[in-house]
Amino acid sequence: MKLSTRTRYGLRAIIELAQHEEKRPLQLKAIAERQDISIKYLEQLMSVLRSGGFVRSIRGSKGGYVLARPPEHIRLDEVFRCLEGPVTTAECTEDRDYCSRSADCAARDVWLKVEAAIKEVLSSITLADLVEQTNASAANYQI
Amino acid sequence: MKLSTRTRYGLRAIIELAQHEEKRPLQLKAIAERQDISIKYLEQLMSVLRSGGFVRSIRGSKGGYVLARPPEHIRLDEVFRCLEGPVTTAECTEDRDYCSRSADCAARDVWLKVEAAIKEVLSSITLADLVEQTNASAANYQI
DNA sequence: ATATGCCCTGGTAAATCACTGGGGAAATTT
DNA sequence: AAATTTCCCCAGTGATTTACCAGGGCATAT
Repeated sequence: MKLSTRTRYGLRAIIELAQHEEKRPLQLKAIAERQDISIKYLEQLMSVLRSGGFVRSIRGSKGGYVLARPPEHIRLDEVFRCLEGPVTTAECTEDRDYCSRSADCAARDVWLKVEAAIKEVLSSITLADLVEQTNASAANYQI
Repeated sequence: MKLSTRTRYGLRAIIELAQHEEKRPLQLKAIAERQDISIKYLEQLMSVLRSGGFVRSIRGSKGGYVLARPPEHIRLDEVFRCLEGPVTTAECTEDRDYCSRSADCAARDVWLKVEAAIKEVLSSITLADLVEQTNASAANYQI
């Protein structure tokens, strides 16, 4: 049940952007190098994040990407949905009419609980939380 | 991020078996009909569950399948692992050395939390719970 | 004007998925 | 003992998805 690289790389890329506090745009090349992702592939992922309204792109020389919103206002469930699609484990959980047994299907109840748990985790975390967390652990190493 | 039909059908099949209280074995054909799964495909899934030690098969006329253990002792995380494999969202969560950045990767922390949440849900449910639950909701309809 | 860096479309090899088919072996029934 | 039932095992396959790569276009800074 692995997630797609699209989601995994995409999250790493947007985190990288969030960690890059300065106002200067961060370029594909820089993200690609730091995260070991091919520029060409990363280009696609950033395009998805841009359509999703999470990042803004600046073209031309000295261009690059910046977050479209402050990191405190970007929740991971939104980013996840943008990259991977809705949190769904089975067809029937979103579409009740997909299966005639859905009304009293014990399996469906299980999947609904699993999905709720995933959403709970993702919606409780913002990009700002992640930045803070890495700063904190970096500070620990200083001691 | 949908689960495989293998997991979804497999869970439905073993639940069907758990609900079939009587000691008589339940046949592939019966499960397939009730759950709308092709016999041939279901055969494979049951074979997986058998290797996993969750069900026992009885060959020959009047044969079929029965749970190998009492339903109270079959937790869903075990069944899930048997059908879908370990709860893993990324390579790096299980294998710390998969990526050199894993030590301070914020994304990895996120995936670890997601996995923990999924495991939490699945390990807290047994087949007996699901049977009890369906019986309870069936009883409600009687009122 | 030129270099830089994002934008967009399209293609593709490999892997995975969700089955289907065929023949065999063990029980049971007759 | 023969026939029937039901599970067992192996092999193949069409469709879909994934994870990219290539190439040319467009906007911006200098």
